Amino acid sequence: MSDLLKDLNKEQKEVVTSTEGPLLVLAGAGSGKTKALTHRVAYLVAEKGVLPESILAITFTNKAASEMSGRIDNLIKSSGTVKMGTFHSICAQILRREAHHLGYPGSFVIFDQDDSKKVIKQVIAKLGLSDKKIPVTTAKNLISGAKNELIGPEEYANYAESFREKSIVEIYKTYQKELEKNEAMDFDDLLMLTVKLFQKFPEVLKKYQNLWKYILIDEYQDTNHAQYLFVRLLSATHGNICVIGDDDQSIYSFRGANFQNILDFEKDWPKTKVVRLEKNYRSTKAILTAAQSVIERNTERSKKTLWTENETGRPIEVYEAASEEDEAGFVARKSEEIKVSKGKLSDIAVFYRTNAQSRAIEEQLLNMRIPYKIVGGVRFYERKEIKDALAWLRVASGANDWIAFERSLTSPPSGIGKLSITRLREYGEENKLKIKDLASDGNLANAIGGRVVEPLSEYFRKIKKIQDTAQKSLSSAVELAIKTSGLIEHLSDGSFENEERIENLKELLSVVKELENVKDDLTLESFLEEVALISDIDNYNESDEGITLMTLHTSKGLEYKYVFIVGLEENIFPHSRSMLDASELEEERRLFYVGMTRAREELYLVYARRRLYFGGIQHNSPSRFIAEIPPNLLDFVNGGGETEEKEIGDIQMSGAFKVGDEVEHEFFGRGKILEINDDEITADFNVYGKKTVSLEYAPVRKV
DNA sequence: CGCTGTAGACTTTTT
DNA sequence: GTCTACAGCG
Repeated sequence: MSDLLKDLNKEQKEVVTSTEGPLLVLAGAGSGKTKALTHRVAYLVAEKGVLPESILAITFTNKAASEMSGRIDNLIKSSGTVKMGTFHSICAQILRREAHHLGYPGSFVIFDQDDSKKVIKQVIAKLGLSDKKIPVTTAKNLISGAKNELIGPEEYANYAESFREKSIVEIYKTYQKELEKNEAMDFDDLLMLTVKLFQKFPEVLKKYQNLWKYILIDEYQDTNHAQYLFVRLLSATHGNICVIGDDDQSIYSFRGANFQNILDFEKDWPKTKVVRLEKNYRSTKAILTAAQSVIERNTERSKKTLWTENETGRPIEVYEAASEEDEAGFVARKSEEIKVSKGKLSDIAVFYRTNAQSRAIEEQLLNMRIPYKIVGGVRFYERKEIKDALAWLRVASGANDWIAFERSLTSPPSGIGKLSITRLREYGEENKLKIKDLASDGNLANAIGGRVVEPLSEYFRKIKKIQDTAQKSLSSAVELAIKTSGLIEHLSDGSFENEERIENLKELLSVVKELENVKDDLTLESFLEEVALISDIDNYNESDEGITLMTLHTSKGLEYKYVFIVGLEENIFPHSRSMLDASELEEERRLFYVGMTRAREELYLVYARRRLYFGGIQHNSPSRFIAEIPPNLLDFVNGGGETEEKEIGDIQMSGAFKVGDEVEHEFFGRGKILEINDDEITADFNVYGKKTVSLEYAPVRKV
């Protein structure tokens, strides 16, 4: 037997050896999925003689990709040329070579959320619409949703009825034109345009079908429609498509992910072989059972039963904190305890629903001098000062990027302000000029006004210098950009925040130097692309000492010996915006399931009786999710000293209500029941009027 | 043009 | 409580 099959269970072996044809792997949490995947790739190369370069593996993060290639390298000699990456990075690479078919230059820039919002804002103004009526974020979300569904502006127009929808159509149209003018693509374009490219140009598609004969997709439950089509097109000829996922861990529907893709896989590929990985190697029986009983409440899922040979382990500790400080104090004290008695701080993780919750925990950990690191939050490459420095580099890269142009001219101030830049852009548009043409345009003084001439030529001199330097050394170019932009002087006012910003700029330089050492073919363009598609988790190093703080979303795919989930209160988790809709609530539950199943040995669930929120005090009941765990697995601990009666398990069944009862709903307030239907009631609320709510999900009680 | 102060919004999660 | 956007002034 091949060495590659040693230490694998029967199902994992099937994953590894079923190399031909469509394969669907339903992999439960902690079921040794990555192991099966890496061994599969190694097996393809070592046993089946498949060339590494004809394998494409798509992962959810860049970090997962580099980890995977590291693990494969340990199994076989060279996996170096297996193509691995996220959907976005793979699509970007394809488009670099092929975008000319679609009328884009291969040197397009990638606009992040912030850049796209700026463009949309300009577009709304240009169309004479008010961003009061159509907020930028709304427009952005609707356009993004359409792109994920591969709906272009023309098609979108077919649905549009209301004024708002019609406005969105116009914004969408103009936005795409603006992106083209800027030679830019947003995140969604990377996917949508690649699929369009494949659909419009069969010969291009064929090229990639012939190149990648074996395709693997991890976290398939979190693919959106565009990604789904991308995969289907690429594997259409050979059908060697292996997807791995777990519908119970689908937590990204807000950005268009559709876990129906995994449930429907067998319909798309009738000859699909299905393998279920249900043996859990990660968690104790207590944790696994608890997680199972929570997720079983969901109706939209495929049935599966995880099991483990691990020991029962300790009960799950539930701590009722008096406040968010007390909550943080509990985390800090327990962490100390764990460190002293049995483990390392790096074995500990704290998960929360929203980034804002990290602050209280951080303060407490700082107080107690417990080292910690945060993954997520304001990402490094989204910081203002970093974006400012990168804007100089983006213009220097030769991109016709007006967003970066404006940014680099205004921060730090150059003497040319917003008004002049708008005029410059309009002037450029009228005369079909690109940014770089402005440098040599003799008519600017007439067209815009004399006072832009001097600062602008100064600006272009600097850009030129950065450009020239980039030919020789990227890091010198970055260093020059930081210096010549005047950012450092501008920030040198001695204030604490600005000192930190200067530190960040220095950090940027060391990141580039490091990258340069690893990749000798790093160009300015490839560096900018890498930066655009990087995520925070990609830079996270688990071996660093200290406990780890992150959102539940970020925790997917990771595991820790000791896990704290904090803020387990109604309105916080489940989040208030997700409580009124049954399927959104199920997603919250999956998120809780993901968090729980990260824990190997000990799980702590924490909620606070009162919490500071928006400067005001909020009282929330304990999260319903706690009540969904069998009580025998829980160990309740009280804290804070203050007594305040609060029961876990506020969920009532319809039998408890009758028509005419006064009820109180968490959001709709007081009302009177008009009608009861199975587990739904219709009530007339004093403020909100007639509403039907599901008792299974709605935070409603009798008064 | 660019800085300052204030009113207003805002917090779900992210490639 | 914190960040941002913008009006109004120098």
